[in-house]
Amino acid sequence: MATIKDVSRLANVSISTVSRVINNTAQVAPEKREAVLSAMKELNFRPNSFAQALVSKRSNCIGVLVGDLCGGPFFAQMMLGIERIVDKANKFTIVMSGNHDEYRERHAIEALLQRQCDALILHSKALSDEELLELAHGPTPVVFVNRQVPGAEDRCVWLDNREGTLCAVRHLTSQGHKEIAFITTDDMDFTDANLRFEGYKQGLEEAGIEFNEQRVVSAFPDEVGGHVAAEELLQRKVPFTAFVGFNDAMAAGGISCLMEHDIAVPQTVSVVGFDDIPYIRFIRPKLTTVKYPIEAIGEQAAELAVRMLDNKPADGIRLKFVPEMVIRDSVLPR
Amino acid sequence: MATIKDVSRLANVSISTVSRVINNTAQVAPEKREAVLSAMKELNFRPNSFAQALVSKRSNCIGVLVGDLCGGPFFAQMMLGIERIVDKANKFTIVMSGNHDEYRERHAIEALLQRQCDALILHSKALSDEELLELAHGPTPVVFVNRQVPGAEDRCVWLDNREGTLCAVRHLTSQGHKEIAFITTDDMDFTDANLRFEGYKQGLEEAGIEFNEQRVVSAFPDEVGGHVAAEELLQRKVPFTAFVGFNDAMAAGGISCLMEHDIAVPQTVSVVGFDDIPYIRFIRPKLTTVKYPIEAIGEQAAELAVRMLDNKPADGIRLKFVPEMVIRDSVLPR
DNA sequence: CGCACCGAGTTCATCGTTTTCATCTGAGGG
DNA sequence: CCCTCAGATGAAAACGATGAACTCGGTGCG
Repeated sequence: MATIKDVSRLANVSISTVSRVINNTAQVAPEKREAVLSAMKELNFRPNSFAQALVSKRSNCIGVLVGDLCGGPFFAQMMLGIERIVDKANKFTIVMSGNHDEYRERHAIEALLQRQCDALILHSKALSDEELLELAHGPTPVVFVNRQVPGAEDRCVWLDNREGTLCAVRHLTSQGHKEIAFITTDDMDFTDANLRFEGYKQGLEEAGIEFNEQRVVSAFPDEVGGHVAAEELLQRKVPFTAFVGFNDAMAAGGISCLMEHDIAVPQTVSVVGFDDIPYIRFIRPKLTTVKYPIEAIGEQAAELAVRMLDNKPADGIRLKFVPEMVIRDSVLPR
Repeated sequence: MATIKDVSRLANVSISTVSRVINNTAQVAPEKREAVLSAMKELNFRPNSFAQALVSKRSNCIGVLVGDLCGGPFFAQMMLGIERIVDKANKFTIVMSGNHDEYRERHAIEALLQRQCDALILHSKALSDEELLELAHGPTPVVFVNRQVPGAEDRCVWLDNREGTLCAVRHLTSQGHKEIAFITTDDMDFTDANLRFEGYKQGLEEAGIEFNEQRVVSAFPDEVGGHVAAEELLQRKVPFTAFVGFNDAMAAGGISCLMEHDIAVPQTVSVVGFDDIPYIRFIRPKLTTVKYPIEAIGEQAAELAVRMLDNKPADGIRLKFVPEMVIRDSVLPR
């Protein structure tokens, strides 16, 4: 691969002159600029980004930590939002998955840092607030997604999860439902899980419905888990006319289970999901759910990260998002 | 961030010695090694990967070009396979999306190359065989996924797409279906599309069924497109007892459309998808489909890439994959 | 006339590593 | 007792770029 030296030799100028035309950092006589340009083209020259990064202390990379890229479309959608912004800022994204595991999340962040990312966007689930706060105090700008880290509130872009399940329950109670179950994740260390659970309880309370822990079942937060949880719920023989899913995947799995038991959805049991992932529009019945504007959240997080590393003010960046109901066909009035 | 110099000073040795203990590249007296190790820990030292890459001409990165990370779980699954292998080789992955666009694919590859990736794994759809072949002749090892580039067959990891739709049609004909439609993508430049179409026609031919182009409809290859295409198929009033979807998403969209028209699936119309993406187990009816072992393909591609950049022989690497039917509930005998 | 200034170049130090080569030490053989 | 040799260590030259400092004519102004 050709270097800047080769170009300078071919164009009969010094390497600094070449550097100048590359970076447009100072004026260069038109004929020399032409010479450099054509030499660059002839040698198919592209600046070595490592050399650039080494001396300029800028890698032009933004590191992103996600849970997983495959557990569903959730993180993929977030990446879409992030990449749109990062791309616009002429930078690159490096993604690493933490797989919801403390050790691996830490490792991934280390790797991102070692690669001298200019900024980090972290969707950490397993690391403690303290550890994250310490990171935030480090030299590299950090943005947290989907989590409020105490002491770094101005760097957190998040959705009000409590409000989400609260909406879901309100929607159901407004339709006359009183026996509302909750199919949730078995990983209750996860802040989201707690908040969604609280929203659920608050919704019941608002409607004057007594909370019954028999109506709460938990399992792995995917389709299979939803299926398993619904099975358990049925076995408990506690009546319910509706359930709220921790996420759409669990809701879909739960519906799948009910149907196998010949329980009609939504005629017998109404269902509300959470997230509004793309495919749930295509399951039967079309799922009523709470929209998690993850793409927009990714965009704002990326925007914030870009601003931070440019030391620009973070004006107009939305930190808190509020969920919205998406009404489809899986809820019927009681 | 601490540098190797800081470490050497603290440990009272030369930087070469530090480098030696980092890389285990030569023997170092035990007490010095200890001193270095503890100094490294104390300073929280991590080698600057740019400096390393600059001098050693190795970035330890493998660049991946995908279509999109969000159009469905397809590429995410591929990444899962790739990352597993790359991680095992103690390297990193850099992903870029080409968004199925010629210009953007080229740009993404350029970016990957400029970042001095040690090897490239490309899922290119828009670039020409010639262009890819030229890349393959360049200094950076390249592996192509899901495409056979003439002249670089030993670097292509791919699925026999023709065989896939062939299987699908065979499955339907074996169940007595004769009027079989095909809901396909509108982007017929795409090699996969052509091969799947050929498989469909071949399947009909084998069963002695005359091909009727009225039974082929095309649209954007996602759920919405499937819906649109099915709508058109119905409008054409050409009878069909089954259809094969270009992919699962289109099949799901198509089913969704049929149901809205009160056409029962699979009682009235049987459906076979393609890909076996995770969620289609949860749509009603559970979709019978052709499995696209994309995760395994990703693994093999990554393995090949790693071998190539180590100049190791590519023994035992599977290049061609054969699709398999996954029988679920969306096909009924005629 | 002399001086400051200006634009357009060049030279050179620098970034944080790896790696080659030279140096030094001490042990063992003749 | 000296020479050789191996093993441990350090000094210094890359790697490819950037950017500060400097050079060199040529202007404009007091």
